[in-house]
Amino acid sequence: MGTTQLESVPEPKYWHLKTVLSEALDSEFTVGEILPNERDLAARFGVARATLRQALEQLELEGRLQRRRGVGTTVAPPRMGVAVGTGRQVWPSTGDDAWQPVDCALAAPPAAVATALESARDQAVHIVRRSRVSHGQPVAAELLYIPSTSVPDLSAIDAPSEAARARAVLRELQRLELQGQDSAVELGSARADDARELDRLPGAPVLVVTTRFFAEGRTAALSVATYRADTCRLTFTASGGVEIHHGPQQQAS
Amino acid sequence: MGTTQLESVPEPKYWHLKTVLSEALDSEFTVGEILPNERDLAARFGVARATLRQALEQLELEGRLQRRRGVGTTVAPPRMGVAVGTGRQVWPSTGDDAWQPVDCALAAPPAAVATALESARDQAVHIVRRSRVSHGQPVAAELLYIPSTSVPDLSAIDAPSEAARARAVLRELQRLELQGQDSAVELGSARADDARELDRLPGAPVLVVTTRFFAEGRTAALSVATYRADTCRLTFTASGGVEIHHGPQQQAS
DNA sequence: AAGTGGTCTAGACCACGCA
DNA sequence: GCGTGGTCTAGACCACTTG
Repeated sequence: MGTTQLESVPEPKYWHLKTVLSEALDSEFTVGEILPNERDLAARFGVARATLRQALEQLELEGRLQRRRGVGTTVAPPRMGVAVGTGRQVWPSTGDDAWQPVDCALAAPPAAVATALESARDQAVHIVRRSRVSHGQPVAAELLYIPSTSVPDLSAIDAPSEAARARAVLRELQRLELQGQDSAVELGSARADDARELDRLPGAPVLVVTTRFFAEGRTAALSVATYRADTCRLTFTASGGVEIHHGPQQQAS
Repeated sequence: MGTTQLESVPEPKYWHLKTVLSEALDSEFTVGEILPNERDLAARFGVARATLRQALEQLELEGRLQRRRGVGTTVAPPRMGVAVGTGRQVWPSTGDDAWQPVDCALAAPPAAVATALESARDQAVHIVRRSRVSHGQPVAAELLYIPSTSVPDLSAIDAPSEAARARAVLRELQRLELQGQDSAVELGSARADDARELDRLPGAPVLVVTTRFFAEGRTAALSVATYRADTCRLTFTASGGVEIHHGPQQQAS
């Protein structure tokens, strides 16, 4: 008469809670609607607030919820598709105006960047900061590292503003013939400055896209772009410009 | 003489802790080395275990640490680069043997998949499960959805095993002329079955790569691949086969 | 001022890997 | 059986937004 273990693997509470909430979001809530506060929700489900929060964190990670301190928890819209790779390779910010130059500095790059650029560690590079807005909200912050050798004709530029200097550097860069590019995507957490620009808290999950631009037989520029992981789906369109249509969610049961 | 607020924005403890630990990892630890257990670490830094864990979670998210229940916390090797997009588009598993077929079923697809395939909801599709191994450890689990119309000649196949049937379906698929493909990357959390295959706990952060394959003027196949976000950096090589060199090291040993 | 989510604590017990 | 990380609790206080 041992204790018959019908549930050999008891599901964690927060996991079950996440499932229940997820189904409730699909059926009983609409995008933008605010949920009851965490203390009420925890009481309603009979768990500690920390446990409830563990479930909410997961749902926020999956882009289902959006939480803002002092405001509340709201149902997030489906992730927006953001194009980060095109079939025809282009220099940064050639055609589309999705990226907005913020400022521009001339400084020594981090060690990792210097390695990728195959340049000396103490060789100063142009660092252009840009921010990307989509559907009215910030989705990415970028640091563009451009060795001085890639844009030699910058001695006689007028600089009415930081942004203007950034645009001048980009204009010069586009005179080179782009031979190729490649990108890498990895998970990261937002640094303090990126977080501020993305309207998130430091440490928020982000997708880091590192892109190398090749010209004249070497790496002519390096872009490190930080995308909000909760609101963005990065699209790499190889052929047409078609969009992937998503149901309520991607991962199915 | 009011309380002079020199630190107008007090940094959260776990954030500071993460920074300290991160620097310690760089200078005082080697890859594979095991850290002191959480209770000792928490005591050493004078914080509660929950706070210490918050810092460790972030470091694990960034791929700096690896934690395993019953074992301990170890210093993780640099993320491995995993190629997920090539310049020349290829059918799944054409050249490389990185993907291993696991099994194959014929069933109705989830609603989201049916939408992407532009097929009827109740139209059964082949569902091929594959797993990808790199450097000796599992990095991705995939579900490949293939409408029956894409592989018509499957009535007379012999099926000595599940994996063999999967290979037969893939072989048939490759007879079609691939016209294009596009991919999307987004953050997700591992479902229970994926987690098992990836040797992670359910809910672990993953990078979900959704790829559509076009042939004969329609979507001929849809792949949903789930990559370990902690160990993988997804590379999209547009031109040459060059690898991005990152920080101190490129790949694990 | 009130209400929200974010941080933090000091415990407890559980599931797992290993010797 | 022991030590590990994983889960969970019931509180407390803080930072932020809004009326």
